[in-house]
Amino acid sequence: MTAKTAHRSAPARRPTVKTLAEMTGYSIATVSKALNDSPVVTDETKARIRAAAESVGYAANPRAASLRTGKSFQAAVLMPISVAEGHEWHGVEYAEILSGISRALEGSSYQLSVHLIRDAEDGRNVAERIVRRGLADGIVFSGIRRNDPRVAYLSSMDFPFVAMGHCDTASGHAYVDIDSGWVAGDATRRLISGGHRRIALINPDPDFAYAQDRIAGFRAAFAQAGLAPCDDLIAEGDLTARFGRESLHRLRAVTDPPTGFVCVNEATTLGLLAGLRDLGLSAEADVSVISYDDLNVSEYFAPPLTTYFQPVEELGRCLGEFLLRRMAGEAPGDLVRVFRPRLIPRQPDRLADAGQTHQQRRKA
Amino acid sequence: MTAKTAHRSAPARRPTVKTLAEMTGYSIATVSKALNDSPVVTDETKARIRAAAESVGYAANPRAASLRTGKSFQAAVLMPISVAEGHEWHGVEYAEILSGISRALEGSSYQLSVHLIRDAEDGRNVAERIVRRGLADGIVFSGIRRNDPRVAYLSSMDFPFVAMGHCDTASGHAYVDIDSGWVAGDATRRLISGGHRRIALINPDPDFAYAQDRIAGFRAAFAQAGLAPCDDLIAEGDLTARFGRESLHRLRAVTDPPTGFVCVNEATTLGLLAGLRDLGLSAEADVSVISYDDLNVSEYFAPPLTTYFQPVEELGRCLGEFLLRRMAGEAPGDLVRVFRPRLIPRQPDRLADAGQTHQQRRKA
DNA sequence: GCGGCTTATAAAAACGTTTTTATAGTCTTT
DNA sequence: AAAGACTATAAAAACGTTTTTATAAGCCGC
Repeated sequence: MTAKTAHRSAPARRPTVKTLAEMTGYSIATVSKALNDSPVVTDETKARIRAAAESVGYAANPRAASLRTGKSFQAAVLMPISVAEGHEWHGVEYAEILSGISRALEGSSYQLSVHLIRDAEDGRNVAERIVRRGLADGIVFSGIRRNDPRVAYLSSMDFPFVAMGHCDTASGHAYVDIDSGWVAGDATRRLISGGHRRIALINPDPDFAYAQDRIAGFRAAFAQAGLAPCDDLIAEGDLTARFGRESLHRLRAVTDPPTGFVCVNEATTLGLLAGLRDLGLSAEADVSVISYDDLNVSEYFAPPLTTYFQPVEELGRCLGEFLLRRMAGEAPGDLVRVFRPRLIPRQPDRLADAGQTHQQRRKA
Repeated sequence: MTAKTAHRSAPARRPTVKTLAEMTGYSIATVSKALNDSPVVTDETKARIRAAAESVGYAANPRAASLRTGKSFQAAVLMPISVAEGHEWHGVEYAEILSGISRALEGSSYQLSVHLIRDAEDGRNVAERIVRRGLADGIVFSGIRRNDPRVAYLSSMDFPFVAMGHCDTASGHAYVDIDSGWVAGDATRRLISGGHRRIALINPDPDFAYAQDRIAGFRAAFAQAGLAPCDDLIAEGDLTARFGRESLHRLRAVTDPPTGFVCVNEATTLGLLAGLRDLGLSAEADVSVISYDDLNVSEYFAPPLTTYFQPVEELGRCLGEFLLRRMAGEAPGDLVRVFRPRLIPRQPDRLADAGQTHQQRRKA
């Protein structure tokens, strides 16, 4: 007996259900049920077993549970690798999204794991692998395309997911979104009411679902004012500063160039401002720029710009919450939330006067 | 028999070693060994079993393997949650780091999982939980403190980890770093040789190990030029634009204010430029600013700034590679790499002339 | 031609859970 | 007072691997 037990300190192995069974005198079956709050075990027994678990710092081995139940206890996030290409700033703070999701998952038994994807199509393959191999119990992804293959696949498999952005081709999936149509529309309205008539929309790739929302909002603002929309002034590209600068150069070169600009994010805005400086133009005196901001950075631009601000970490948290609820079995149709960003008015702060000037200049 | 088998399509369960054993006629033990390239099994047998595995798209269940071996097949990244606080831009593109690590892990059997931490101390607790519960086989983290509790703990446990940044209190751990001392020193030298004598160092919290490196480089540049360092012009704080702006205001209010600035990252730089505009100063005519850049964004500042550029995704990839090698048993002392960022000269492009002006102004 | 050695594979145990099935004991019901 | 229902717990099986131990066959030396 004494020869069998180690004579030094024990290897301090992690406690298991067996440990708790021996401690309390119950069987491992009862221990497991008690810890999982099964109704078949007495409250008193539960209390005793839980006390033992507490005292010894027991934590269930998720992999063993996973093996038995088939659940993975992993929540997967598909992170676009494009964020890292060309080392060009894109102004998408993915870390904030991850942070938000992670916070929502805190306290649950789910671990956050990150899978890189190159684009939506690659994302579909990764999603398929996740589903096939049981790598996760639910998936979150962003950059929703108009006809998103990930949404289509996961919907068809009835696999829990939450998208950051709506996708109209699938019926009733869970998503969290920003009211991009309203943002673009409201910004355009502000510029129109400030006297601008030639307004450019700096937009993402038109294949993104929210790109269409922005165009719709942009057009609606003109229609509301009884004007024809400036469809020729819609620039489409990636979300980098380089694209913002190039767009400005191209747009200002057309006949009857725009005097107002509605930007899609702060990286493009920064590039656009640099482009204005290239041409010796000022975003105060010569043109008006309205941005969309999720990094709170437009305040530091020259000049500080009017922006629609949406802390993206809040979106992330909502994504995480929805994913938990979706994995718990809630219907996807109930898990929809659209955030409306907050307007932070800065430049153009005397938009009406500035607009007046533009209009007069155009007439002259 | 027919009554026993389902009459519709089978549930299409994932293939297991058992499936392969039945297919090939070997035992599951042999199958397992063949797949793991054990030397005890014939090459011919291996080939047969692998062909079967290939044909049926077999992929081992990592959780079952994990249960048996104790390995988790997870690589953990400790991501500072501070990136998301106050919604203030900090200019740390953590997604790029994650992307780099993830790329390095591609093809290995390791999954990337993300754990949020509040600070280094909290990181220690999370690391301890990871080690205790076997949540991962290796850990990557950044923001190394002078006396980092995570480094101390993991070193003492001999648990594989790679730090982004050196830590001198522990002996011989694996790390990837940026030569911050050289960056700060070289930037300071440039400003000194441009005629600047009062130079400010915009630095992170002094408790970060690299903050000390920067101060050392800063001082060395003065010593090298036979000058006394401007220790009174070292500003210390977080890496936000707000801190950059506030620092500028504070530093310009002292008697004999700085004419040169060495910034720690692009968020502080952006704030500093905003602060200069607040005071009606120009980073072209009145003062000189040199930045450190990992987002390639200084090009779009007003004016575009000279910067030391280091794509952080490369660091991430190196972190991932080192972690794999560390988990494979390599000695930590061999896994050290220090990147030296590339100088991108922009403003001040006629530094010598500008410096002259500053010096003359100071004399007058 | 047979004990011992090597070789190729098989059998079985183990990892830590959860879940199904079994087993006593107690309580109803008539 | 005995059959049946219910209750609380125990025993056992299962998840899919890996690893240890066992087994049978072939070969060697003499």
